Formats: sequence, C-alpha cells, structure tokens
Amino acid sequence: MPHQSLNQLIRKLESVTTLSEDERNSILELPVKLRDLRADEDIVREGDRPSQCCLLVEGFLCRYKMLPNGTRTIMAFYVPGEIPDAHSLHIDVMDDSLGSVGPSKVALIAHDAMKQLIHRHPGIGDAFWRDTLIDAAIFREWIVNVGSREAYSRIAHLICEIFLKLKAVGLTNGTSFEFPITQSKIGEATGLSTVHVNRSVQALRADGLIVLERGRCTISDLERLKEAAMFDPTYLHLRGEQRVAA
Amino acid sequence: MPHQSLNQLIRKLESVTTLSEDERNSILELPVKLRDLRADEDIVREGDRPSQCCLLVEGFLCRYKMLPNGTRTIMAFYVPGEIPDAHSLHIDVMDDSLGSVGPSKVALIAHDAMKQLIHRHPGIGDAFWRDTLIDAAIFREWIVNVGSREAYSRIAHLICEIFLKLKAVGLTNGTSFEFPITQSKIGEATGLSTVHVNRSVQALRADGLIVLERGRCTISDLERLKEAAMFDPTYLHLRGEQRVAA
DNA sequence: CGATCCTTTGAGCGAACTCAACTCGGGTGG
DNA sequence: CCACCCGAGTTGAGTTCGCTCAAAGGATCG
Repeated sequence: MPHQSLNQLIRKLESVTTLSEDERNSILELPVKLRDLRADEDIVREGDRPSQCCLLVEGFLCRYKMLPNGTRTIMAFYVPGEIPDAHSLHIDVMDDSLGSVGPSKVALIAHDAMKQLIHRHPGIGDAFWRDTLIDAAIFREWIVNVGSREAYSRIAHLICEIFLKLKAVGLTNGTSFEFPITQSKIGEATGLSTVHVNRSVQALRADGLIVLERGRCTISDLERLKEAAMFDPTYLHLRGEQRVAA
Repeated sequence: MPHQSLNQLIRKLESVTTLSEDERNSILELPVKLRDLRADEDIVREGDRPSQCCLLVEGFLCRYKMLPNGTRTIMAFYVPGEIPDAHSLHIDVMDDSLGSVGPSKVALIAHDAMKQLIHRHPGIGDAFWRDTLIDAAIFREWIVNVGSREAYSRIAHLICEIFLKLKAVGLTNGTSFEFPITQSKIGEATGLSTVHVNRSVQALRADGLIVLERGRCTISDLERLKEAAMFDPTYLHLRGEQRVAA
C-alpha cells in the first residue's frame, strides 16, 4: 500500500509541473521508510555521502552550515512534500547539513529507487530538476535578502516565502500556518542576532502585519507585508493559480 | 571549424567531470554565434524567456537583481568556460539578469542545439547538471558569506573563490589573475558599501594578503587569506588535482 | 585634455550587536 | 503535585561595525 506521504510529494511536484496519471501512480509505488525526528535532529551532515533521499512528510527541515567560529547559518527551510537532498543523486559529498526544525517526520527513499523511477519516467526526472532549479532560485533570493534588505524587511520576506510555499501544497488555513521556527533560528537564517530579530518581530506585530506566536504564524495584512518585504514571487516559479494568489 | 571558445567549455566541464573523446568532439561541433560585450552590458534580463544559452569566452559575467529601492545585488560572478544560463533550458522565465563585468566575449548557443547535444550524449547532460548543482552550492556559500562573515572575511572569501574557479580552468598565473571587478561591484556582491569595501581591501593589503590593482589581483599569502576567509573549498566540488591545490 | 569612472579619505551617524538580566510556559522528576 | 529547570521570548544599556554624505585624488579614454 502506497504511503500517504507520497501524496504530499505529488502535490508538491504538481505545484511546479504537470504530471500524468501514469506518472502519479509510479510515484505512489515508491518504497519508503518512515522516520520520526525530534527537534534539531540531523538527517545528513556535511561530508556525508548519502545513499538515499529524504522526503519531508510533516514538520519543517532546514539546511545549514557551521563556520569554524561556531556560528550557524541556515540557508533554507523546507516544508512537507519537498526532497531537500535530491541533488545527492548527482553530487556525492554533502557540502552542508540537513536537520529538523521542530519534531518532524520524513520518508527515506533509496537512491536506486529514485533513479529507476526517473529512468522509467523522464517527465518525473524533469519535474525534480525543475524543482532543484527553483531551489537554486530561492538561494539567490536569500542572497538578496541577507545582502540587501534591512532587518525588518528580511524577516517579512522570510515569512512571505514560507507562507507561499505552504500555500502551494495546501498547508495553510487562510493566512494562518504552522511556524515552528524560533526567533533564534530566524536570526540564523537572516544573518541577525536573536535580540534584533525579537525587536524587529515586535515592530512587525506593532505595525499590524503579522501575529507570531509559539509554533504558528498568521499574516494580518499580506499586501503590506509583501510591500515591507519588497517581495516579488517570480523566483518561486509557481504555476498559474498559485501565482495569482501571490 | 569549431570555435576555440568551445575548448574553454570542455576544460570547464572537465574540471568537474570526465568526458570521453566522443563527447569532446560533439561539443566542438556545436554551432556558436560570437558576441562582443562592452562593460556592464546585459545579456538577458529578469522576465526574459531566452531561446539560447550563453557561454562565456573572455572576461567576467555577473548575475544580479535589482530591488525596487534601486539597490543592486550581485549573486554570482562567472569566469570563462561557464554557461551561466544553462538553467534556462528548463525554466522559462528569468528571475534575474545576466550582464558583463568588464568588456567580454560570449558564444551564444541555441537551446535546440544544446538539447540535441544532451540528447545524443546523456553524459554531457549529466556534466551540465553537475555544474548547475555546483552553482547552487556556490549560492549557498554566498548566503553564508553575506549572512555570517564580517566585511574583511567576506571580501577575502570572494577572492579565494574566484581564484580557485579561474585556476580550475587554467586562467591563473601563479597566484595572480585577471580581476575586472571594481570595488563598488565587490560591494554589491558582498552587501557592503563601496567605502567600506575600500577600507577592508586596504586592510587586506596592509596585512600582506593580497595585491589588488586595476583589473588584476595577486594573492600574496594564500594560506592566511583562506584562514581570514574561513574558506573551505568543499562546496566547489573540484576534482582530485584541483582539490589538492585548494 | 576634459570627461568620467574608480579609488581614497574624513567625519558623523545609525542599524544591529553584545552582554546581561528577567519573564513566561511547559515539561520532568522528586 | 509541586518545585524546579530549561528553552524561548523580552527588555535595557552600552558598543561597534558599517553606513551616508561629501569631497578630493588618480587612471583611462575618446
């Protein structure tokens, strides 16, 4: 029996491409191994040579690097349906680490199974590639974010992005959504100190843009939040319906 | 007669993968159209839907975005042999722009020709993918750079990276190399003001790490420069020989 | 031989940082 | 069941890194 987690993957891929009935079925036949993660648990680490991919089913993951001076930089957050280490199919050594943000569930898929699937369905391979390229576009936007926006906008931008990513896979409730990212992690992702993140979040709240509480975020005024973030959704390369909503 | 520019492409691909005799020959048969660029000329812009790829032959290119407030962020520099917009084969709309840094030469290759080449030689397709994935790894490292390093280290890191990229394709002369990037562009790439770049560069010079003059850079003490940059070359995914040198 | 772009220098300012302490809520073990 | 503890959030005060504004030297090139 196909695991339900694979539906998440299908929904994700369909947020960026079109899949045929046949392709959907083949995805559902992938053999997966479920794994529960506590908060802040690593899945793969810098230097590893993984032989399987990791499909996120529940919770959030993050990609990060440590500098020799001890600072951690988060370079990406992932939401259910994504396969953050799909690139390990082509590049052997990990140059960064992948860990859970809060408690999460992942489905592990052997590289061999992935390769067979892609070989039998080049269209699915294209979908993965498209997704990987979008990931790269997101990295680029993050360079802009940490490099050129002020604290207030950086955080606003991060929230806009996560909202749209979640919305694309149907995990939002109006403008409210799960948000297990602590302020200290927001800091590691935006290049700001925890203290300054806190003050900026308070400013965003005071301006009536967001409600941010333990584990959950609600956007009070999406238009003004996007404006504050100088947010342009082009880089997410969403398909028609999703794009309009952005 | 194959254009000499294609040898550059081969050298580049061979810095990250292995090519067969046959594959090399097919690359040399690609039809290219040469184009000369003045400094700061755009090749493709945000919103474009290119129908050709751009192989850099001479000079430097950069990838950048403009924010509504007028600031420009540079997200990557490219050196001869690279095809910065190879991803346009799979993603239709550009979400950023590509322009020359100094006067440069590029070879334009139609998407159709690229697709045929890749179709006939899946190994070359893999090489392009591998290269694209390395590009993504470089974006991630740039997030770390602008997000977590201080000005002095950021600039040192940028210089280490460009040095190794040039070295991988044989465009260095000892530790000296072409460097057409102005201080104001270093600023746009590191998220620093021109003035502060200048002062940091002076500090790097004073510490005896680099000699940076109009159009050329020489590294005086690579070890100490790497240390100052907290530079770890893993993310460049160079092959054996290159890696050792790093 | 101006015109222009790049680099350099000075001075004052401000965004974000560090350090330190205190609050709050949830979980755990005695 | 309560006491404690720990992680997350919050607040204050002083500091610093990097910014802005402004102007003055070099290159380089029609």
